[in-house]
Amino acid sequence: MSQHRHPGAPGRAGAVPALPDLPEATVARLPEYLRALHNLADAGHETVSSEGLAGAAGVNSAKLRKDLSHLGSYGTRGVGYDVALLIDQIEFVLGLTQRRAVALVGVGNLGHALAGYDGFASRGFRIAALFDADASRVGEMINGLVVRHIDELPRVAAEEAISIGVIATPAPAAQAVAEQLVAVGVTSILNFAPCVLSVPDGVDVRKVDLAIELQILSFHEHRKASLTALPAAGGSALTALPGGLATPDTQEAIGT
Amino acid sequence: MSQHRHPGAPGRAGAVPALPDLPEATVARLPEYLRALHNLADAGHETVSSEGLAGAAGVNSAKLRKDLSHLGSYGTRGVGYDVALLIDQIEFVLGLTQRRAVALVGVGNLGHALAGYDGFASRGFRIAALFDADASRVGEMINGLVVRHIDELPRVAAEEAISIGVIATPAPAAQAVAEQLVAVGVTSILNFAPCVLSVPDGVDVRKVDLAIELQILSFHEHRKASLTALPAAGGSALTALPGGLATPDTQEAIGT
DNA sequence: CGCGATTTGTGCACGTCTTCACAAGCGCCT
DNA sequence: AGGCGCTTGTGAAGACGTGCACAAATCGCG
Repeated sequence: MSQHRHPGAPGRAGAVPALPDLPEATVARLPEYLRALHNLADAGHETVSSEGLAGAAGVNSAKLRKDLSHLGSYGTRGVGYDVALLIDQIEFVLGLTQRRAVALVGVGNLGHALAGYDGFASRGFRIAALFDADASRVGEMINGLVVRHIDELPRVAAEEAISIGVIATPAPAAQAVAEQLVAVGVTSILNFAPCVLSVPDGVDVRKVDLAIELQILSFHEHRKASLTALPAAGGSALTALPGGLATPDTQEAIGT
Repeated sequence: MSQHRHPGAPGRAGAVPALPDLPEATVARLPEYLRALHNLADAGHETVSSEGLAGAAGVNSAKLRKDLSHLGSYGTRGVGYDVALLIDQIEFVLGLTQRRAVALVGVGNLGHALAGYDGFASRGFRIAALFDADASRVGEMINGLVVRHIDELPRVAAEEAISIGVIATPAPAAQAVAEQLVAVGVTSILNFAPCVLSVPDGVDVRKVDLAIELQILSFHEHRKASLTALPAAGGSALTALPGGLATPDTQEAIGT
């Protein structure tokens, strides 16, 4: 099914062409493909096979082909995918054709680092404003931006079209900040505070918790240790664990 | 199935009792339960129902019960779970009964923030050493730790039992660092560099890419915008999107 | 001592994601 | 023009994860 997507194929038409609703798992992998494609483009490649791109993105080729097929992408059989075209398609689907404005709330340890992280700028985002509730931090300049008090959020949001809010406050403050963001119309939030946010329907929240990532790794360490401690069968070489047990595919199991 | 786990129920015996191999999705949620449980304990609760804990952790209660049943946990029907006992069990399964030593490589913008993040210490980890390849950064003190040159990794690893390596270098350096970590026996790596690491079997890698998180949110923004732009049916209130479309369960869909 | 209210643990059905395997399509070489 | 090798796109099967709904178990109260 689904032969013809994106009516006039190459130059995407001005109006929004009703996004095919992609499986969430696919959406989570598209950014990785995009990054790999940029690398390939920089290295001078004009086309790439599903095998090649899959290798660069750390997935298997069947998965990659199915993912790309979902967005109606046109590869050429016998040849592969056109790198530049595919970059355009993925950037379009991800909504990266416009440079989205990000508001960052909480300029502590982590917030500072995020404000200075140039990976955002290079991958389609612009940090439009910094906020904090701590009066002693207000006025500070970070990376060319001045830290504003959180109460100024409504005024600033009226000027800049804030697309995404990033919360990097301590946990106790996060829920209130989320509500303030929602109140000014933000419908996508990236939460670094270790707590659950409750938001109205229609608002997307993604959470990144650094300690949780370590704890998941800790589990696997613990399991590996217990396996070698009670050796079920022969082998002692710790690189040659039973097989199915060792790292099924942790690498991309994260995004999902 | 699975009545009796952990032979002598409460005080876990000295030896390792052969971890039940949990579904990966469950493992990813346990840390969240743990955090919620600590909050409950601090608030003075001695027991909690699956409904209550599920609410605090942002999942539904059936999922929570199934997750806990996997680790053979004993709740009491009609009452709920003993908070303190459950904390012990989860911490044991996650391997948090020992305070794991973490080596952090790359003391740039992000690395600095990570080194100063006290969430690690409070949740079972100890940053044991900081490394960087840049000679101008070596010797700097961060949070009571001195930054060492990456070449000292083998010597330091011999002293401290490094359990987990964290890579916060620029992408081009990450693969080499990963290999150095593996060479000194590290089998769990948390990678913040935007690139795919290739490591031997038996080594677990988890990746956190901040730009990818934003790009996933961007997709949802883009989709929401395209939906309201071509209004299929009646409603205009942007909080009342069709329902199935709005945020199925992004909140916990992350860990997986 | 028995009963009802409550809450866990789980069998089952459903949906989603992954993987295999192969037909269809494309370019190139003869 | 024809055939051959390569690569995509996809049907189908299997693995995995989720959520419902209910039986089994426990507590407290009369």
